[in-house]
Amino acid sequence: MLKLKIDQIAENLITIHPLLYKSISRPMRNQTSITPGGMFVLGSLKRHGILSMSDIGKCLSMPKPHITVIVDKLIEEGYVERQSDPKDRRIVNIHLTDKGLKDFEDIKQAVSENLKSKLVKLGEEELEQLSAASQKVKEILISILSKE
Amino acid sequence: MLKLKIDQIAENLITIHPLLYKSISRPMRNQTSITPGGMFVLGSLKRHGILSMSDIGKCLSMPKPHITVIVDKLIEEGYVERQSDPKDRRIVNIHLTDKGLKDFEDIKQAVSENLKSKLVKLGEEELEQLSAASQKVKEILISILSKE
DNA sequence: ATAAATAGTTATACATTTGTAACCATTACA
DNA sequence: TGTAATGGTTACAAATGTATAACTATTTAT
Repeated sequence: MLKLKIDQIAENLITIHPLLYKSISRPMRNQTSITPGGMFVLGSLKRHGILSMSDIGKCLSMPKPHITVIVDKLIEEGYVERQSDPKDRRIVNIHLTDKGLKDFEDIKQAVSENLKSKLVKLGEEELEQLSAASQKVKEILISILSKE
Repeated sequence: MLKLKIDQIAENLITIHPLLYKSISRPMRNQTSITPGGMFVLGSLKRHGILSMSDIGKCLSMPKPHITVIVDKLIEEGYVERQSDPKDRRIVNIHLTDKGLKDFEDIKQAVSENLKSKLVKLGEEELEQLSAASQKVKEILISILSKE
């Protein structure tokens, strides 16, 4: 029964969500100055390269006014830049700066320190399984959720 | 190299995090009256049965004063109950009520409607893979992150 | 018996997120 | 040309989450 399979997937993802909140969002507040919202926006830009303000909102299902606030802060810190679209001057395109790209990687390292300290306790077999499984979850979720 | 594998896992989880935020936390605000924090607490109680206030805080790495606020609201709605521990009267144990257990399941259904509408577009093969992969990620993350 | 430690609450200040409406500039269209 | 639609910002109110300190009650340990 496919419906049962779908229910099980939803159940699994709902269970995983707070575990990621705990191991990723929480350390973010202690070890970096970036907010979860800002981190999500940087991640969207890393994946898609250039996004309009509306596109970012769709990527994250966030209201546009909130995107403006987040992007303003990211610009202050030099992580991203605004660039008006020559073909449609209403559109504001956002892209990562070199600094933004580099710092994003650094922040990911810092944020995942705590998580990694727990992963090292796993056996080689489990690490292999978790690596493959997380890769698969990531790929499929991106394929169905990525943009709109 | 195990280190590379660990880095890859962290990278995957950091990528998955905003996708779950988008597909789970966001619909929660539109389709239910419960907050993400309240939902996380209910999930912890569902898994562990009974937890002290401090235990809940450890499960989610949340500060105790915030737990108090969340639990107060869950009690107002009749989802959980306080119960002082007879062996150590400082400790306040929290447990789900019947209503809490039932409503938790209902809320999960409501929250995952949107997600499921996207999952049905996947082929049987992919559903099978995602089911197995999400199950594996869930199990291993619970094993290393669950309590403290 | 007293002091230190623990569990939880209360209070407070602040940051982040959410939601809505109004507004401007630009584009699409009739 | 005039009107509607779109992309984005601004302004504002409210909810939620975060961080810290002070406080009470209880337990532990000396």
